[in-house]
Amino acid sequence: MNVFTERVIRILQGIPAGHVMTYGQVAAAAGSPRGARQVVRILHSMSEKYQLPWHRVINIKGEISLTDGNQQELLEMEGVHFKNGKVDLTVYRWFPPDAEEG
DNA sequence: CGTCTGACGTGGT
DNA sequence: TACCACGCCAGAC
Repeated sequence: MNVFTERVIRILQGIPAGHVMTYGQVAAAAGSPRGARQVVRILHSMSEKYQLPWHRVINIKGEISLTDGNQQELLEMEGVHFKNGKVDLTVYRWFPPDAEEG
């Protein structure tokens, strides 16, 4: 397990219901500003194992790339409202504290 | 080792 | 604002 991976997991677990983060934002917060793709990989691999809130991670445009699941539905029932298929990141984006302890 | 891929992000038009 | 091309990085074959 890499430090980056552990940090990503911690950060994801720190996203409260009703908020979202972007892939790049999570990566940057974990120490790899260009690691958005790695965050994707982690979600693919670890989301079930570590029970990560994968549905609270979206792209920087506020859109959901998945059409395969009910990500939008999950967010909406947490209180994240969609406008024209997009989330207003200026409202719902979550900024993790500097240190996610755990 | 080389090539292709992907739940992304940024800059130019 | 919408669309295209490129860069990025690790994993799979």
